[in-house]
Parts: sequence; structure tokens; C-alpha cells
Amino acid sequence: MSTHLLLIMTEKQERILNAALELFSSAGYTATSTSKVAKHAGVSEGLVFKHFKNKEGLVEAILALGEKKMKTLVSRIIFETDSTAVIHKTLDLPFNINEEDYHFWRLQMKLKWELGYNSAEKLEPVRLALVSAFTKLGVQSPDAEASLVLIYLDGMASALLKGSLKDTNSLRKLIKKKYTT
Amino acid sequence: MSTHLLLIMTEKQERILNAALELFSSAGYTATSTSKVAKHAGVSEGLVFKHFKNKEGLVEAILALGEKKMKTLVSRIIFETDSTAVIHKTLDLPFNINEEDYHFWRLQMKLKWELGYNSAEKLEPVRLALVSAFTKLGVQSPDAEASLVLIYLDGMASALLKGSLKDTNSLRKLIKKKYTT
Amino acid sequence: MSTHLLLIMTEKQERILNAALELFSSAGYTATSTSKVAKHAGVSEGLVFKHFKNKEGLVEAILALGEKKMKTLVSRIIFETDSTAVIHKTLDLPFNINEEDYHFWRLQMKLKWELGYNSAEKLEPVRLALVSAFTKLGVQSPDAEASLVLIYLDGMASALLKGSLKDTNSLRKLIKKKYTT
Amino acid sequence: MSTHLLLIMTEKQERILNAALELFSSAGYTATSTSKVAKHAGVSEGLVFKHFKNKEGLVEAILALGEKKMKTLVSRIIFETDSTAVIHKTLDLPFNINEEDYHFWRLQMKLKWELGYNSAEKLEPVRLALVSAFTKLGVQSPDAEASLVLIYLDGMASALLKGSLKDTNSLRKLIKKKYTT
DNA sequence: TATGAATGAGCGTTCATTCAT
DNA sequence: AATGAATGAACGCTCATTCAT
Repeated sequence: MSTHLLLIMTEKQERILNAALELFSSAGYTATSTSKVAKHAGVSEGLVFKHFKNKEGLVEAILALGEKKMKTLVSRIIFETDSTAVIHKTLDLPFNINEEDYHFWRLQMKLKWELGYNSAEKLEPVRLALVSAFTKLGVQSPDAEASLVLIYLDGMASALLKGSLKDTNSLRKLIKKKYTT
Repeated sequence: MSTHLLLIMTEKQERILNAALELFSSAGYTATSTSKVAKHAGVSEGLVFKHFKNKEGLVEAILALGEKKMKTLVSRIIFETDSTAVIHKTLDLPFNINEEDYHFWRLQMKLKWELGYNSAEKLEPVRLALVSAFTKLGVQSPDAEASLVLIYLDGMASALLKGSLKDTNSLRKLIKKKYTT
Repeated sequence: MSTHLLLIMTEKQERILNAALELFSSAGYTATSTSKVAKHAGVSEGLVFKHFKNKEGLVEAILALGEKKMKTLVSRIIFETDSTAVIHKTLDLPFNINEEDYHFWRLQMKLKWELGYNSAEKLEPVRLALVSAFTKLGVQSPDAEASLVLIYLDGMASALLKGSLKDTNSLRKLIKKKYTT
Repeated sequence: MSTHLLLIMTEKQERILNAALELFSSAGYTATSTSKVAKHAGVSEGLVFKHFKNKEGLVEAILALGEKKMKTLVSRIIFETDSTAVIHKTLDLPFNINEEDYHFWRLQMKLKWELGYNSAEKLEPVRLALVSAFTKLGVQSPDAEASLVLIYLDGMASALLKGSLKDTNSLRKLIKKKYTT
């Protein structure tokens, strides 16, 4: 149960949103009924619709919060001036998911496949920063290098969020070593 | 629309399975109703249950086919003796998905997130082969290297199956170059 | 959109009643939700119930206004002394509906069928006046003649309020000619 | 409970349709829930939708039967050659509603106001026959006379179906006398 | 083997209404 | 007087599944 999704919301709105986040991220959007969300949040089912209009409105509200979080992460990278730091900070992204946000990022991955929601395009500024970084470093094909980093990023996030990895630390070291000049 | 999923099946059985495959892979398992599957296959609603018992039975049949296909792919890799070839063949896997099997592999990715079905564990033999290969090549941490390849594999398959990549060829070359001694 | 339904009402009360009138008369009582009425009136949902207690209270208030209007119309007829004038004034009733009251009378017809509300019994005094008029004129069966006029009245009002008539004027002349001695 | 709406239907389909007819005609379309219809028909709610797709489909099925009945009645009139007979048969229409069809015609009137369904336009052929009849009889304004008959028809049907009339027989005689040359 | 009639629980959503503020 | 958060029952409809034929 993550806390403080948004400060503007009333307590019950937040409870609904947290319940939805938790259930969507574990069972999926379609498989989670609005009545389950309401029950989990301890409110009437009608209230879900009063506050978020739709089941879709629920997920949109969550995704809107997601974009905010994403922007914060992205800005930390794109304003970095040191080329190697840009790359390393990008590679580090999936390792910095704290437990509080676990449900959240898991949902992003799920929705990518369930609803075709493209959270990847929010990383476009990062891709540009990577291209620029690789160019500065003088590598042969900076575009492809940047894409490869993002592909790795997706795979690593996926593996971490499914909990299928054992020794995450050595992986983190290894991948960074590969991008150290 | 792949044909001849299994030779043991009757024509209608196969039609049902193909319909399910297509619909599951595009709309998802939960969002696809058994009646839609029946309609798409051109059979009665009852027949789906006669042949596959459950909606779950349907997806299990599809997943069983997936394991078969996976085994074929895996065996091509693990019996390879040349270390570099093991790695390169693994890296090549997602690029060798032919159009006919597109729905099929897309569904595997989808189900991984929707139902928690773990297709990755079917790659365990490949991981072992990779560890062995990296060991032979004398790299510092062969376990981590193997894991990294599989993580990259997942990311690349994901990107390819979502069609979000433009220049796949240069990526293919680049990643292989990184694993060329 | 009639104004000043009742002078005793506050402005918001009147707005609610007008909104209800408009919506009930176009969509029907059952098909119009109290929330739509509130929205249309530009007030909060709660206020509708504060002022009219019930959804039923809303329609009763409207019907009460209807009886008032009806009484005015009726009194213009029953105090008429000339027999032919009684009949003609009755026959003229539906043609004298002004645009302002259009929603209003349409609603009466609608409610007659939707809720079984009997606006016809409010015309009982008119029926008596008609019987008396036809008796004075020496027709054979004054009761039946009076009933027939009211039946025609209903049919004409119905046709006019549904806007299915083209040449209303010639109809008006014709029917009156039939009751001219 | 009217019987034998259509012979092509299965028993349960007919039961659903009869239940819908009865409930729609007494409580109205909007105020009658599909679950009430199912319960009244003694079937599951799902079956209503299997057979009629929609709640709208239910009412359409009923109205389709209505058009059939209407056509039968209309054809009895328009193929009549004697002018006076055309008029008298038209005037007689509402008196010939048998108890079995009571719900049915009541519904037509109700839907006219609730859903704007225009059953009147089905009488257009009758109107033409009336115009022709009045023309042959040499009256001054045959169009208006025809319209007047239909307006009376609506009023009389309305009165009869609401059961607000006592001495229907004398009315029947009187109206016909008015159209006897 | 194959059909499709039939079910009842559950779906997302709207409803009339209450109540604390 | 006025708001709008909150409720829970009901709505129209779809679901996975069974069964007689």
C-alpha cells in the first residue's frame, strides 16, 4: 500500500486510487472489477464512479501520476552534463525502484501489454540524451547504442519487477562496467 | 494466423485454437470471451468446452504449444559447441521470429504479465549453456554475463513484438559485435 | 421554457421545477434522473430533495401547477351561458396552447400514459357544461355528444402536441362547423 | 396474458415476449426492468438477451408484431369499395379490440408518448382511403374530414384503452350516425 | 462430434436518496 | 438555503459454463 499519491485528493479518493493501483498491478486491469476496488478501498462502489467517472478514469488517474514520477526521473538524467554519468544513471534506473513504488512500476509494465499503453515513449528525452552522450564519447553508432541501452532497461525492469533475479548487485556492476571508458 | 498447430487435432479443434491464439494475443486472455473465440472460429459455443474443458484449458493448450516451440529453439542453441556461436545464436533468437509466429510469441509476452506465466524458466538450459560458454571464454563473471544476455533477450523480444523499433538490423549487428572476441 | 410557475417559490426552486418540466416532457418521468434535473437547473443534487422531498414530489408540484392552469381554462368555459359558445370554446382549447406552455401540456399527455395520471377528470365540469349545452340545443343524446367532444379534444390535443398536423386551421374550422346550428 | 404472438417462436421466447408486453403496457418501457421481464416469464435474465439481444430488441419484436396486426386491420379497410363502409369500418376500429389484444394496443399508445414511436403513420393508407371516400361522397374538404376521423380514432382508442368510458355503445352509434349519408 | 438453449453470477454504471458541513 | 460526498440497490448486459438434443 503506497502512500501519498497526490496531496490534493481527499482521503477516500486516495484510498480508491491506492486500492486500484494494488489490484491492477497484481491481477491486471481487466481482471480487476470495480467492486473489488471499492471493497478493497472500503468505500461504496458508487463512490468510485463519482470520483473517477469510469473504470478507465481510474487507470488514467494512476497513469497521470505515473507520468509525473517519470518526469522526475527523466529530468534527473537529461540535465546531467557528463556523458558517462548520463549513461550510468540511465542504467541505474531500475535498481532505484523503492518498495513504495513497486506496485506502481509493475502496473506500467502490465498496462504496456494489456492495454497497449506506451510508457516507453516517455523515455524519449532520455534516448536523446543518450544519443548525445554516445556521440560525445565518439562511439561508432550512437543511435543504436542508445536504443540498446533502453532495450536493456526494459528487460532489466521486467526482470526486477518479476523478482526473478538473484544477484542484482553483480548485474548492476557488470552492466555499468560495460559502459565505462 | 499460423496453421497446423498440432497434427493430432481435428480441423475444428485447430480452428478454435487458432482463434483463441489470435484473440488472446491481441486483446488479452481476460478480455477475450469464450463466445468471441467460438464465433471467430466459426463453431458453436459449446464445442470450445467439449474440446478444451475450460477457458483455462484453451490457454494451457496454447502454452503447451509454446513450450514445444521453445524446446526446438533451445535445442538448437544448447547443442552448439562453439562458445561464441552459443552467445550469438541466443542473441539472434528474437530476430528470427517469422511473421507466422508473430501472434504466438506476442501472446507469450502478454501472458507473462497477465497471468504471471513464466516462459523465462524455459530458457534455463540456455542460461546454463551461456554460463558454460562465458566460462570457456574466460570472462570474469560468467553467471552475471549469462543473466545479462537473457535480460537483453527479453527486452529485445519485447521491443520487436511491440513493433517499436525502426532499424533492427543495426541493433542486431551492434549487440553481436559486443559479444565478439 | 415557461417562467414564473409559481410566485411563492424562490428562484432556485423555480429553476428546478422548470428543468424538471422540460426534461420530463421531452424524455419522460422515469427516464429523467434527479441528477440530470439538478444539473439542468444548475443546482446541487441535494437541493432538489431539500425543496421537493422526492422525485415524486417534483412531479406532483408540476401536476399541481397543471391543475391550476386547467382550472383557469375550465372556468372560462363553464361560466359561458351561450350553448354553442360552450361547445366552440371547448373545441378551441387545444388550438390556444401557446408556445410557452407547450412543454407543459405535452407533459400532461405523457404523464397520462406513463404514470396513469388522469388529467381528464379535471375536465369533468366541462363535460357537465357540454351536456347542459347539448340538452339546451335539443340534441338526441346529450351525454354521448358531450363525451364525443371530449374524446375529440383528447385526440386533437394529442395530434397537436406531437406536431403531426399540417393544416391545423382548416381542421379547426371544420370541427366547429360540425357543431354550428 | 395474450397467446400465440408468433408461431415461429420457441415456447420460452414467446413467454418472454408476452411478459414484456404485459409489463411494458402496464408500467411502461423504461420503468420495466429486464430482470422483471425475465422473472415474470419464468426464465433467466440472460435468456432475454440471448433471444432479443437488447431491451430495445424486445420492444422492437413486439412492435414488429404490432405492424403485422395493424396491416391486417388496415387491409380490411382499404380494399373496401363502398365509401360509407370505409368510413364506418374505420370508426369501428377501436371498438373491435378484443381482450386478448388489450395489452398490445395499450402498449402502442404508451410507446407513442414514451419513445416517440409513431404507430399513427401506419394508418396512412387508411387516411388515403378516407380522403378518397370523402371525395366520392362529395364533401367540401375531404383532406380535413379524413384527418378529423383519424384524430377521433386516436381519442377514442385512448379513452377505451384507459377504461374511462361507460356507455361505449351509444358513442359508437352516435359517431357512425354523424358519418351516415 | 456438434449444436445452441439455458443459466446465474458478475460486470461497469446509474439511480434516488441521506447527511455532515 | 445550499453543497456535494457518500451510499447501496438496481440497472442493462456479458460472462463462463452446462446440458438436452
